[in-house]
Amino acid sequence: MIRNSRQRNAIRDAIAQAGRPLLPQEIHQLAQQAAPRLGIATVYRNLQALQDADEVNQVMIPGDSPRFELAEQPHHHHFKCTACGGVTTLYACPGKLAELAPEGYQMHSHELTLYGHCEDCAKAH
Amino acid sequence: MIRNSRQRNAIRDAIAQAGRPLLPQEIHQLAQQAAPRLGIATVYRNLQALQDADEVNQVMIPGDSPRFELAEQPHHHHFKCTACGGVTTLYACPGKLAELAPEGYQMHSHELTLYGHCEDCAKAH
DNA sequence: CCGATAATGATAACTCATTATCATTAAAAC
DNA sequence: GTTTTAATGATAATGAGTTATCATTATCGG
Repeated sequence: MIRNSRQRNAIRDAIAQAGRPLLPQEIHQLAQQAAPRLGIATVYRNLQALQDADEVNQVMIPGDSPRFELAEQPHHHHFKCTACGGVTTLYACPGKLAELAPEGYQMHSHELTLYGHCEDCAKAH
Repeated sequence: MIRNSRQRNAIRDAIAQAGRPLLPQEIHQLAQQAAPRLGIATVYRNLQALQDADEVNQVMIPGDSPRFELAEQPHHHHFKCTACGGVTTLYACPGKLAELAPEGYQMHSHELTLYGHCEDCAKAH
């Protein structure tokens, strides 16, 4: 039987309020405001549970370990700042990507990541 | 002083002939045909050296460890088969991606990965 | 051919993210 | 409040990829 816990709620809220995909350690830090003694193992356990419940999705950025964002979002991509490392959600897509696949190949999905400087890091040039 | 070695040539040739990015262990296997006692440490050492010499580039596919391909190639992207795990080079790009970045952001580069079934795996459906 | 030393091969060591362990804590049904 | 047991926190263990170590081998200028 599944029970509620302050920790799981704190983890879910941290992901929901971020509006961008978070690393487990980012979730750990953010959720500690609502659940002070939160351990990193509990973060991983609940990320697994929230994925199984289709509440959160894994996001892979090339070269990075998995991040997590709310499920049930429209199709989108991500921008990774090469200065601060932060990831931003982009509600945009170039479209028509299946045409890029070679003859005989079947494209089912795609991942696009833009790299550069986020607004804050661009100002600080 | 830098010397030539059968092993380094075998590693460089394996990457050049593949025409697609290879994992270190794939390079290890392929290059063993020309350098039978090749050790995996030598593969890593030479990949580092070849990168420093701008002869090969690292390619990151989301969720995977680094692959290596020849440098000095035209702009391109990759297709990853979700059945066999193989990666194919795609000499195509949707273009106009800087427009997708939010106001104030500066895009410098991008990564696109298509997922689906390669020709062989599509046939075997 | 010789000598200096770059490069190699085998394997131990390391890194870092993630998972397992287990005693303790705390939901929630009664 | 009591009881059951799911969930937690602290930390050890794991695993995959990569790097370091060091004795041995092989390149190449002389």
